[in-house]
Amino acid sequence: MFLVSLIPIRSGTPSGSGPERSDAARNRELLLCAARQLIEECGADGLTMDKLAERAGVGKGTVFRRFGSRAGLMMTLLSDSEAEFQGRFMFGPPPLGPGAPPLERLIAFGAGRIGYVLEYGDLARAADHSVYNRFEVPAAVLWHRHIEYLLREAGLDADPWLMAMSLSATLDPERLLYAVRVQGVSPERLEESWRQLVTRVVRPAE
Amino acid sequence: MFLVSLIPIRSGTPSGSGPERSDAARNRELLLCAARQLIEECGADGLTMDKLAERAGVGKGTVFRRFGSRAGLMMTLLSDSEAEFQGRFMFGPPPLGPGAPPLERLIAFGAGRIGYVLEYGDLARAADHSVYNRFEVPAAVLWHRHIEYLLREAGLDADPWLMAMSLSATLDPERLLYAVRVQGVSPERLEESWRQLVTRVVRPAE
DNA sequence: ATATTATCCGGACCGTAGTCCGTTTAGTAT
DNA sequence: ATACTAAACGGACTACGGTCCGGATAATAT
Repeated sequence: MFLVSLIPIRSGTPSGSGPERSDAARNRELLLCAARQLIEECGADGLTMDKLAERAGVGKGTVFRRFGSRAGLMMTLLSDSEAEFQGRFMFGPPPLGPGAPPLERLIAFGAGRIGYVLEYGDLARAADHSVYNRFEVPAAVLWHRHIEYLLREAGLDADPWLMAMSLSATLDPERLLYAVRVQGVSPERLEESWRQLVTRVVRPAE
Repeated sequence: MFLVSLIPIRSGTPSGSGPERSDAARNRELLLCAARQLIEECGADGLTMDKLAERAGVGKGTVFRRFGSRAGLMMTLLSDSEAEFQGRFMFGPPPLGPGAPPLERLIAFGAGRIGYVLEYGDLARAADHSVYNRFEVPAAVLWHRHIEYLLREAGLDADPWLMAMSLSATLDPERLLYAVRVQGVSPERLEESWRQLVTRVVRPAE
């Protein structure tokens, strides 16, 4: 029904008109490899498009033709783990996947997302940053729809779209990383607060 | 108790060591005036620091000495309306100000903030953007503390700091503007969803 | 008035994301 | 093998935020 696509993230491969040329494919691999190297050395924030082009031994134009933008590159780097997470919450075992009651799935979704952000946080933040509309990135749309769907299943008697927006906001990488890294909040405390939040949200008003 | 400062926003005036020099004061006025002009003409996003310096007839260095950064300039431009809003929710008449029950104050706070963001949204977004930590801006800290305080007053039996973070997230300018401008959500619908959210949050778990 | 000094000024300079376009090359048809 | 073409390449270029430092200037002391 709302199953859009499991891997909605541009992988750097142009979608239209046949397979890509061999030099293009080779350069894409070179770039992804160089990007992972640089991130290991300098962190995601320290990766610049110039350094990446130089390290990969290609021109700067090639980098942008492959990935469109810095955010596009970051999303490509995240696509594997993102697809894996999407697979787990859509088709995997309960309580994250189908089979468990909606509230439990919501709680598990938050916990899963918190874990994901804490693992790939810098990358996720770099991907969000400076993309014109972070909320229309396919992956973000999918999470939103998933939360909205679970809210409806749980019988929410309020505005599901906006309530899903509020819940998504809570799981924003930038905010979660601030809480953990700057404020020293533990992941367990985050998960518990998320549990409290969604439990209250789905309970009917009076 | 948690009353930090009513006007915690850098006004472009250096805080330390006596009054500013007359040429500095004159240039600050020139710059603020030019900034408002440019925003009227090009919108907040269209304002660049180079154009601003040229329009005001000063060097670029002067712009950055006054305001520190683009975000600092935007905050300075917002400081009057921000101080006015702070005054209303801290000392003004109920239900926004003290005197009303905490839940009603929370509801009014959200409505007030939604109105504020819809009025000064682009400016607020530009101020948030590219400041290293948006969450440590004095105004943001004050809102957070206010929400946290009201949650405690309302007898919240969950993590007040994190719950205040979740509620703040819902009121993020970027998200609210996306909902209204791109998704066509009405301000009334936003307010109603906020009301539903905070009402559920403050109600005790079982 | 003159000298002194702390502050401020200006604009050249840097790093970065993203664009543009003349040149090269991989695939294909003959 | 050769010619052709669409795609890809590369790196100079632009726009922007932000820094730096030698020179100018406002306030103050004498």
